Amino acid sequence: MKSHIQDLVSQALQQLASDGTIPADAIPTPMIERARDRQHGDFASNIAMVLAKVARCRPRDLAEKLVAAMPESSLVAKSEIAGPGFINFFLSDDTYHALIPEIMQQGHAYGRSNHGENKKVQVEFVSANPTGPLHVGHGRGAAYGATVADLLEAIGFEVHREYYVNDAGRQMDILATSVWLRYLSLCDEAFAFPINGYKGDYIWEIAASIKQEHGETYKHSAEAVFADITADEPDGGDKELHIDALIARAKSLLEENRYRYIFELALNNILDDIRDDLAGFGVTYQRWYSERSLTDSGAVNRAIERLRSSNYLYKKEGALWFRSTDFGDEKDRVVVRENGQGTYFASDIAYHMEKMERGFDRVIDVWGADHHGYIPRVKAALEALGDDPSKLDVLLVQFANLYRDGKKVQMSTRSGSFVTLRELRQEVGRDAARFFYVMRKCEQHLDFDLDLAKSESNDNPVYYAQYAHARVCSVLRQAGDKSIDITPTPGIENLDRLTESHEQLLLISLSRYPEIVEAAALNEEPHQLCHYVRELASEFHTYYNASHFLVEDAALRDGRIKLILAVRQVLKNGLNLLGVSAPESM
RNA sequence: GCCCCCGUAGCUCAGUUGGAUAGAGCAAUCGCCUCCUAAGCGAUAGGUCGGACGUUCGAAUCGUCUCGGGGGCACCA
Repeated sequence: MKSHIQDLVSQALQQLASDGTIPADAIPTPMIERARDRQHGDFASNIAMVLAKVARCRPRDLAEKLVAAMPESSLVAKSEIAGPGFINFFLSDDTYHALIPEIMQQGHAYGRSNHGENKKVQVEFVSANPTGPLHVGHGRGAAYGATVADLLEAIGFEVHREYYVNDAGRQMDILATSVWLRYLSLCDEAFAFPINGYKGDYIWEIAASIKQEHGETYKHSAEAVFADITADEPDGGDKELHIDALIARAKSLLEENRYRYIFELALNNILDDIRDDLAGFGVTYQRWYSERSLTDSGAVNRAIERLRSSNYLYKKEGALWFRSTDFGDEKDRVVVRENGQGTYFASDIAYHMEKMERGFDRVIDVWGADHHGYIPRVKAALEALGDDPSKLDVLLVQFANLYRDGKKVQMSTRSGSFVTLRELRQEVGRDAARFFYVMRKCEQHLDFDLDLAKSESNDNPVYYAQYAHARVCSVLRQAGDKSIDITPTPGIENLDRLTESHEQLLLISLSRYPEIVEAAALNEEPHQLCHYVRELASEFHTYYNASHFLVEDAALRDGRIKLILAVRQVLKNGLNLLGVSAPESM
């Protein structure tokens, strides 16, 4: 609809350009927007005010000429000039009536489009370190990234969802060592667990599985493990040096193969858990991309070589630095440490280089807001590599605060309050969690009200919207019970009976759905869809209370049934795009 | 100190990319079930869009400054 109006205005502009009323060299694409006020019709354009200056005439006069030059259209009943020079378009009733059979025919495809022209977009999200179960903070990135990906897919992009697995580096060694130490405890060795080790229950579980399967194969005495190890923090030492020494000891005592075994077991265990957790959240990926594979495949070396050959690297204090300040970063960054190991940043350069090599038209990274300082250096690296940094979009997601009984739930690994995504899902359910997480703009701090998410009342937007869907289903069931024939007639038959204001408003809302999906996708703003779904549900509930659907008058009943079938379809499409189910009864 | 995000009704937030008289939901007050699910609906009240200056036909929206809140500034990931 919108694009049709846009065409009409464009044609009128061409017409005025050819007779010299406006300069032909600067014809913009006219901006068409939904009228806010019903009295202003359905769509409005400000084009006359925009062009008044170059056309050297008053906005309203220009608007007059545009309306006169506008081609006839069966969709438009009339167009008016109003206010300082707006052109308001009033659509014909037929236009809205035709919408109903269109929605029914397209079904789940209504609202989808090919706007993206199958361009390839990669969305990388969550990518939490596989050192433990997903945190409630990761949940927002998961819900947000998944919804943005689904939205982009809905408007015709070819979407590739990816999870970057940080399976290399010190944190993973700490994990493997933590598991091994817990295993030793299970073998009745007594010692103080390092303050910097991973202390969660899941570490015990993994350790126990090793014990169960392999007995004491991996056992070494506590004396051997802790001999000459630098003291931990509680003993007046340094916790970092302490854990590093323990890692080194684990590697030497276990030797390569056995250390590897525990390392891999811990990694795969946790990764399986994360995968399972996300799947239960309706979040799936095309690929889990291993950081280690970047080293193994030589991508990291290749990236460093490319930077070196373009003279963006230099040695200082034993380390290899990337001159990111050449591209606006605050300071230069180390890519290879003094000890010869590549930094996390080096892997990330390789990863993003590789993303570009894979030919994505656009790359979206969803990060926690605390990583924002990281953006300039990654963009700098892409630029230094000769790639186009504007292809990379980094979306920062602010943290979510949980509230229970009106009080903020303190979240630290220590506190007893729940912290995992799995626990959140168990408490409030998948639907509420998915919806609440994307209800706000991503850069907005999110107050997640657990009590509200669980409440079965109209205060809860998820239930409210789902209930509207269930209500339509319920009405149809009632009709069946009463043996009322509700098989809808084809086409636009009887839709002219929908003359009430609530019905008009619903038709308008239904017609807006594709525009909402497109805007939500292009702006990476799922919350727009949340608001829309809530509004549509609200309009339906109002209608429900104001009018009976299963009326005696068969033609009127048919019109209304067709309308609420369409409402049901759009509610379902919208909810599903948000990863929320559309139940048939509640 | 430098950088990023946020200040809109008592609370939580929208605001169609600069448009017409700033909107929802809670909470408050008053109503609506012999009738398709009251898990619902209607009505009333509530505002100097943090502040100042600027940009133009027009600013909650853009720019500069300022005040308040949050976050970030590793040879960690």
